[in-house]
Amino acid sequence: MPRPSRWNEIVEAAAEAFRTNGFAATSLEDIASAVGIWKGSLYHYINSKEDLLIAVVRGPAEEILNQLKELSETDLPPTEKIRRATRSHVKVLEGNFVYASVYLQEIAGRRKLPEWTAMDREYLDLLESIVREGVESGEFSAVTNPRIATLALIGSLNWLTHWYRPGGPLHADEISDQFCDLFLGGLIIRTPRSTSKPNQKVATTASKTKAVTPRKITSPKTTKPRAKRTA
Amino acid sequence: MPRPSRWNEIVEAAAEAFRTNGFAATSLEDIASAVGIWKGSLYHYINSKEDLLIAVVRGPAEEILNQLKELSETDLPPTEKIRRATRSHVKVLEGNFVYASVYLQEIAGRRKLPEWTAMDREYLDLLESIVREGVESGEFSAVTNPRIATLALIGSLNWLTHWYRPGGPLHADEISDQFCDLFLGGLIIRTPRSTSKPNQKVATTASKTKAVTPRKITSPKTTKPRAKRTA
DNA sequence: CGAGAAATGAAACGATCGTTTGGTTATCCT
DNA sequence: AGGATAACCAAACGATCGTTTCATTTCTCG
Repeated sequence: MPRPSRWNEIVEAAAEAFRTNGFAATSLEDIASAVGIWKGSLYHYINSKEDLLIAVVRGPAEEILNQLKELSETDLPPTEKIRRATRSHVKVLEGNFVYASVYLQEIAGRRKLPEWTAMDREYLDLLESIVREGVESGEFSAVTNPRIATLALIGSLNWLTHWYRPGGPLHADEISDQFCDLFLGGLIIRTPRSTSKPNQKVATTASKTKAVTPRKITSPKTTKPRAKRTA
Repeated sequence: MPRPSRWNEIVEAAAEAFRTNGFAATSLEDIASAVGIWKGSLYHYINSKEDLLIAVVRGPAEEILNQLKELSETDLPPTEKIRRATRSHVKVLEGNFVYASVYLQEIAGRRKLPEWTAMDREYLDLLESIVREGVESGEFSAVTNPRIATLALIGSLNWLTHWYRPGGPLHADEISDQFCDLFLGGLIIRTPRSTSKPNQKVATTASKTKAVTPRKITSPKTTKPRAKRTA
C-alpha cells in the first residue's frame, strides 16, 4: 500500500529475517533495527506482523503461478511445456530467492489461509495436466502416475531453497536444464538407436549450459515481465 | 533420557504441535495441556524447550542416514542402490511422518547447529557417490550432473512431507517405485528395442504396487531394525 | 515560506512466553 | 510398611513480544 522506498527496505529486511530465523521467531524489533527505525514506527506501514509476511511472499507466489497459467494456454508439445515450466520456476526462484524461500518455508503446506492453499493446488493441477497430456499423447511413459511425477518435479524444484545459494557457481539455466534432462530422460543411459516414433523429438538435449531446445516456437510473449511486489 | 511412557506422550504431542504450528509458535503450554499436565511439570523431563525438538527429530534423522550408510557398503549395482535408498527413505518418512516433517521444516537448512548440518551433508555425499558410481560404470547417462541429480532426488523425497498424508490412498512402496521409475527411466517413453548393453538390466519395472526388482541380492540384513528414539 | 500530511521517535500497555521455585502427591523398592 | 525418589501441582518471575498512543520531526507542494 505505501509508496516510498523505505517500504522496500522494510520488506527486504523482513524477508531476510524471516528466512534466517523463521516468521514466528523474528521480532518486529529485528526488522525495525535492521532498517534503523523503532519497531512502533513500522505500524505506519502495516496493520499487523502478518502483513509483512504477505508482502514478502505474494510477489513470487503469484508470478510462478501466472507464468504457468500462460504456458498452459499454449499448444506446445508436453515435453516443451515441461521444459519451459521448469525453466520459469527456477528463474523465479533465483530472481526472488529470499522471498520464495520464505513462502516455501512459512506458507506452503503449513498454513490454514485458504488463499495460498488454493494457489498451491492450482499450480499442482496445471502441471499435472501437462504430464497427463503427455501420457495421453503417447509422448510420456504410461506407467508413470502423473500426480506422483508432478509432485516429484515440484519437490525437486522447491527444494532448491534448501541448497541453492545466489551468487554460487550454479545458475538457473544450468539447473533447470539438468532437471529437465533428468525428469524427461532419466538416469539410465539410453540407446540412441530409437526411430520408431517419428513425431516426437527424443530430446536428451542440453548437455552443457546453453539449451538446444528452441526457446520460442509459437507464442512470442511467453515470459512477460510482471510486477514483482505490491509496492 | 527419562524412561516412562509419559515421555512418549510428551514427545508425540510436541511433534504434532511442532508440525502444525512450527517450533517457535508452539508454546510449552500447548504441549502440556495436550498431555494433561502443567507446563512447569515438563521441566522434570527436559532442561529447555529445544530438548523437545531434539527428541522429536533425532530418531528418523539418524535412521535415514544409517540405512544409507549400510546400503553404501554393499556392492549392489548403482541402479539397485538407488532403488533401495529411495525405498528406505520413503519408508522411514512414512513410518515416522510427523517426526520427519518436523526435522525437515525446522532443522534442515535453517539451523546453525553443526551436528545436523553435518548429517545432511553426509547423506547428500553418500547418495551422490552412488549416482557418480553409476555414471562411471556406464550405467547412468554422463550428461547428468551427479550433484544436481542427487539434490533433485532428495528434494522429491523430502517434499513428501508437504503432500503425503498417513492413511491416505498412496503407500510407501507405490510412491518409491514411482519415484524410481521416474528418476531412472524418465518421463519420455522408451523404445524397448535396446539390447546393446547386455550387462545392465534396463529396469523400467514396477508398474504396479509390488516391485519387480529383486529384494535381496547379496546382503541379507539390508534393513536391520533400529531404535526409534532415545527413550 | 508555511500549512498539512507523512514519517519517525519515545514510551508504555497487556499478554504471553520459557523457566524457576517450593510444596504436594504418587510410585517404587527392599 | 516406610522411606526415598520420581512425578506433578500451583504459582510466580523476568523477559520479550505485538501493538497502541501521542508527541515530534521531516517532507511535500502550492
